[in-house]
Amino acid sequence: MKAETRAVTIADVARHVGVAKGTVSRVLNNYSDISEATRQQVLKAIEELGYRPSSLARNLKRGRVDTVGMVLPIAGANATNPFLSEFLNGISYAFSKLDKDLLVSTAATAEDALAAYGRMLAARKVDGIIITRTLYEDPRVDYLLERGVPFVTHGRDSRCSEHAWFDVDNEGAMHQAVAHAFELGHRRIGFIGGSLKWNFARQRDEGYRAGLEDCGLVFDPELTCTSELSEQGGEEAAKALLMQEAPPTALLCMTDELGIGAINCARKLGLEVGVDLTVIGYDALPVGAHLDTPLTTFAQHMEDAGKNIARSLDAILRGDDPQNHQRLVPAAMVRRNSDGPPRLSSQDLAGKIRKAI
Amino acid sequence: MKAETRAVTIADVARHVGVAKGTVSRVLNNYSDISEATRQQVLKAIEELGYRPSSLARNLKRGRVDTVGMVLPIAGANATNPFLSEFLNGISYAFSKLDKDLLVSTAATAEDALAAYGRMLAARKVDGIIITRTLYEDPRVDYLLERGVPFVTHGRDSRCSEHAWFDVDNEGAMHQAVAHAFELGHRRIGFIGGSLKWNFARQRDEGYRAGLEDCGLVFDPELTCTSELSEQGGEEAAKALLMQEAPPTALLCMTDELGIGAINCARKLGLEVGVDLTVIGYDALPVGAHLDTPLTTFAQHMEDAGKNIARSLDAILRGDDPQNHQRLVPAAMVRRNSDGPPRLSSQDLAGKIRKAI
DNA sequence: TTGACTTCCAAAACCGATTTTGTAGTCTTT
DNA sequence: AAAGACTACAAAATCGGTTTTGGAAGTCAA
Repeated sequence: MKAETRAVTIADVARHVGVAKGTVSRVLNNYSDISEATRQQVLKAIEELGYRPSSLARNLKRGRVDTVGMVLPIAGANATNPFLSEFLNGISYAFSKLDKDLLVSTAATAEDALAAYGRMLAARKVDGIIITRTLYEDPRVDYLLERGVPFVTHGRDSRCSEHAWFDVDNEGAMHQAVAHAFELGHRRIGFIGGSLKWNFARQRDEGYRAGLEDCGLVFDPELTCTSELSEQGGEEAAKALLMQEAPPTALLCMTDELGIGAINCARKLGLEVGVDLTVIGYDALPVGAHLDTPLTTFAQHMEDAGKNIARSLDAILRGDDPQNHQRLVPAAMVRRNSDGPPRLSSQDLAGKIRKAI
Repeated sequence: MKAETRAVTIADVARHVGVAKGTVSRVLNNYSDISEATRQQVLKAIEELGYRPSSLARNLKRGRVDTVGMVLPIAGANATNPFLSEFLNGISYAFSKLDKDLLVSTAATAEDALAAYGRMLAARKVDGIIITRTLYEDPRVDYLLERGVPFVTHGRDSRCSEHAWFDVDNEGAMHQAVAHAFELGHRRIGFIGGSLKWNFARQRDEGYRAGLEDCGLVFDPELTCTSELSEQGGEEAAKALLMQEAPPTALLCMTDELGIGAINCARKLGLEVGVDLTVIGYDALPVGAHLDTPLTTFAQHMEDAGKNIARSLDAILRGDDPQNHQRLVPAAMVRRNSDGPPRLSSQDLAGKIRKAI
């Protein structure tokens, strides 16, 4: 319980060596107009005294803080984000090499998020911002764009041509999902989507349509359904789709939550998932591996995302053009057991379902 | 794309009103020796100019930064922490009212964590630290205690009498679990534990023993098993315990992961979980609710934990004695379907298992 | 009326770094 | 040998606040 040892400052080092503060500073910052002899002396003194520059004083003068802010949206329902720690780890890893730090806060609403940005920025606690879970028309993007604050988004939005972003190829993934189902032999491939306010929803939706077209199938509204992004929603949507005359034999779901709901529904209808009905999700939630039929899905490498975003933001803060930092990476299909060749035709499937209820 | 408007400083405000910088500062900090007239004028100018003090300059002078650091351990295996966002939300919520911020970083090893603390503290980027997932003998605690850095731990450790902590009553919870199983009619109550390097492991272990004693049962080493904290480990441990002559009819597991493993094992042995065998976990992982037999478990309110810890640390930074901030809260039992009265006696259970294999 | 207090604020010092400015020496150069 | 150019550093200004110091004007008691 000591701690009453005032931290050593640059003045202490200067006095110890017998030079001016400025000289010590110049050594610290690798200026060229310092003789090797002086440099060594200063370095030695720094070592001996255990001096570490105060980022506070340094930042005040430099006008930046080497800190980046991130405000996590606390979505009401899905408050728990299983990938958050991976994402943070990626950012933290990259920042540790760049001598930057991450300030995090949370916000329940978009307004709260903007207020949080305002506070961080006004108090000059951060130099830039990382935005996660980007919406299609995201007020946060407008806010930061307007103020000229450097930022990178995780996920594209409607104005993404104007700023830096990192995103996973949702469209490509869903396209691939359709192709996969088609190759397995499915011809009636359904889709359970969600509100298009999220950009990933749009992209996955488009991927579905593009995939159909690519396989020579026609888009059939009867095979698609929009739902709340919840298990409950997925279950209801699946039920609506399956109880039709000519139900889909494969169900692509925009999220794992929907997929889990769909599996629950299938089970209640007496269907064997992966055999009678193919279900494919998206997100690779850990839960999905523990279902009685483990859910085939798509995963993105969140740690990588974090690293990339952190590095991009750093580059932008150093003056790079944000438009050089727009990067799309593919999602990886995680094949588990909920997909397979259709055992039954659509008609037979309908029959089996009719019998079950 | 403007942003070339230099931020307004206290000097601008002072000039605008025609007073000294110090006067503006005194208004800002509610000093009493300012006339009401001047105060109003200054306030008006601040409003008009949209002045917000730079925390940088303020902190430099004040010697503190109103920021707290947290280094998240990235445990190799269980890298994903489903409760992290809740915990962060609690901290963030409390801090937003206290005008404090949270700096987060991650570390793969204890040494990395100490290095991260060193960096944060040397650069004076934080005033205090929050430690999560405390070990029984935690080097981080020693490190901070030695340097006199204010901190609060989430979880107790061997020296917890000397510092501030917040913890859930692991012992009480496991005690309750035993009592619960006893009331259901179980007399052979097993326990799958883990390495005692974590303090929660010790506490839950002790709770188990205390619970037995309380119910008038004797501790029987044959009914307990120590294992890796993984599903795999849980499965193996459960198998070892169940394949005995007189197996337990209830299995208390130190974590949900172990519990899930135990359920997997039970299923493979042809047992109906919740009827033939009671399994109780701990942690309330979301996964647990999705098992074919949803897992009865214990939950703690992580958001509350975050709030409490944040507030305690704030109080300590204001000079409060850390010893006034040691708080134990009960865990809540989340009853799902994996527990119930024993259908079979231990002998009959053994018989059923023998037949299954 | 005067000394002692208050009240309210200006001015300056200060926090700990970086950056600018200025200047002894030394080295070229013509 | 005087002028110009470098080298290597000291000294001072600066960043934007807070805090200390000190003093003018007003109030009050003796």
